[in-house]
Amino acid sequence: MHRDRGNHRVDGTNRKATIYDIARLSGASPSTVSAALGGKWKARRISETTVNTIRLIAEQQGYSPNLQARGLRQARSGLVGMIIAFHDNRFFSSLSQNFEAQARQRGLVPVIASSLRDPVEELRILETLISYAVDFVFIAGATDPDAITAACKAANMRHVFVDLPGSGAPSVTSDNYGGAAALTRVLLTGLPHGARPHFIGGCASDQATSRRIAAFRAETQTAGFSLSDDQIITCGYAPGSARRAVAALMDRCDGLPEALFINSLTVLEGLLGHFTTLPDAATEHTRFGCYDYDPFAAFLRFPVHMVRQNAAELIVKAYDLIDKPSRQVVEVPPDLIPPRTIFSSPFSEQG
Amino acid sequence: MHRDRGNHRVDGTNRKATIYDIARLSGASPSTVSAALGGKWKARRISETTVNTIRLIAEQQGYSPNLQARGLRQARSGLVGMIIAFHDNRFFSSLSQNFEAQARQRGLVPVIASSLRDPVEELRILETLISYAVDFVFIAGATDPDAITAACKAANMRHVFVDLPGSGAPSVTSDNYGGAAALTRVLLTGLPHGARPHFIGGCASDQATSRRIAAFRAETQTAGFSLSDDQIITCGYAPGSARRAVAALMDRCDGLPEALFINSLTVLEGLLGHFTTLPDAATEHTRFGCYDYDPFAAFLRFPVHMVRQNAAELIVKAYDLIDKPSRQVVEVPPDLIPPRTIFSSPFSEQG
DNA sequence: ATGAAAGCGCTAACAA
DNA sequence: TTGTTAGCGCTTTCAT
Repeated sequence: MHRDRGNHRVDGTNRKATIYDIARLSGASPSTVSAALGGKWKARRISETTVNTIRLIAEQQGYSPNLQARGLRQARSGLVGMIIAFHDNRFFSSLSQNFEAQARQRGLVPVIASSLRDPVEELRILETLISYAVDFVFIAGATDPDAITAACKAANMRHVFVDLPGSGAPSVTSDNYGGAAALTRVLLTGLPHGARPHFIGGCASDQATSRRIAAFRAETQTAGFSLSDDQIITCGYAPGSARRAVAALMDRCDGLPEALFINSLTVLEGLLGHFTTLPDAATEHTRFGCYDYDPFAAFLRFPVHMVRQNAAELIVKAYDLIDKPSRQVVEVPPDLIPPRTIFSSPFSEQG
Repeated sequence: MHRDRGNHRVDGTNRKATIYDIARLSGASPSTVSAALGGKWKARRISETTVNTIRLIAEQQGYSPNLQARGLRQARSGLVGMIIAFHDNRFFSSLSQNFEAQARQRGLVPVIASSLRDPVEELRILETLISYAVDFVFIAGATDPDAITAACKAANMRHVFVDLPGSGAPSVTSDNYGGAAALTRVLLTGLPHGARPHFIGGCASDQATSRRIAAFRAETQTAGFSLSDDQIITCGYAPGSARRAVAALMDRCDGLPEALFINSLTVLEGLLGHFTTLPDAATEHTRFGCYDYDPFAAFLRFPVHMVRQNAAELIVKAYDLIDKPSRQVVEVPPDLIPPRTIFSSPFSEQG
């Protein structure tokens, strides 16, 4: 039969208390205990005294519910998943921070995993999250959105894409075109005629990068600058490869171009790695713009214009899309942040 | 009786397949399926053909195990928890990244939550993790180590403290004294006689801060500088309060001190927020040191010496302590990083 | 106002 | 080499 495993945990030592322990100790039945502790005792018309007794005993025994058991029974876990590319990155970690805050607010427990932009890992993580019966998943910086949607569909899993959109599910992205256009414009102002602005970083195949490149192209040509393909360097996002790419560029052009559109913080980090090997003057005649914001990057020894994606808003919209799904892509406008501007985050009173 | 819920999922539509579905489809028993799919079929001497059939069918049905059920049965979840202060912080996110990598390597699933340095939230998170039956927990930047240890003991939960140690459980910290001493020394070299080096940030009550202050004091006095209490400003870690603190300091002293020991990146971020309101020259005659490293902070418009905590090593040691527990505190020496140095992270070929 | 009992999907002990 | 069965801790009818 079901109960009685010898350990009655009257003392606080051995194994974790269960509702059966509380039931025995309180003289009530397991189902009563469950209802009392689960907050639905009014629906079951359990007397307030009973509830109080049960609560007291539970407290004394240090009872806490086994959420795996509850999840199994209810076919949902109370977990919510988010896949990001990296933890160690201001943009993504800012998404995490907001994702977690919102989840907490809804009484859900966030599980955040990083894919390192590896499509295989990305899918493996997704499978794991599905196996834990998370209630839904956000995927930020998806490398293979279609595969993700396929897997989610098969498991009947709600999901929304953040940052990099997918065609098979609702997505929320920053307004990459608008943001990049604004950044490009500010980079080009006052540039001498004949200057050759460059774009560096990202993958031409991803939606965000291609939108940004489109904006960069359009603005550059509108402003009357020439633009050939070698001014667009999609070297990926890794600091290491960005570093090599900029070294090659400087070699080829005998220095930095007059304006440089940097497609992410990781790319900027790579550039800095190369700049450490150069004299300070090397960066003097270049205007820098970076798509993504970091407070320290705002105060570098050369000025950098930045685009700050609104992480909080991205996440809010993503939750909205989970609540009432639709196939649409929601765009959130980012902010242009001038050099030497420290944007104080919503969490800046904590630290 | 147990099985048969009408949905036989021969088509891919309805609900997720279980081992019972696979069993029925393959003509084997649930336990055989479990063993076959769970990789322990050699121990059960299941024929390779059976295994292959089962695998094939599982594949076709898009089967994936319900990890909550497995966890419930095995009284362990395969989840491992980590509590950090913030996601949105280079030091902590670097810990996360390494924590996750190691977990993955061991076939475990990391659940990383941020406490925002709120002791209440910290405990609530811990309870949640315990409720999910995580295999163990790391706590980084604990605000109330004793309460944590108490809760873990009650639930019989293995845990280790990272960064900020606790007395009731194994801990791994950076060598705060050594790191701070080295940083202080480099800050003091060449400083004019009569200079008044300051220390800013952190809480006097936390172990890390107090060790660092001790080192700062010792080195400062050894080097022959005077040191009064108002040179130590423990204003917490929040950017906002650091900003206010440095504004007050500059007001009081009519400018920045000749040397400034900054106790964390968040504090540095706060200072930058104030510096944006000042002329560039304001920082010219001050030597800056920061305990914690950020690649962008390495390239600010004024030079900053940094101490880079070895996140990878901290995590490795923490796992070691989980594997073979002991009551000791393991110290990991940090590195002193000169200004204009971009340390390439283990993840720098990804991005 | 409460109890009994079934069962979520899985694994492990015991049979065969 | 494989099948049967009990039960992990919880929620949820259904029956008092």
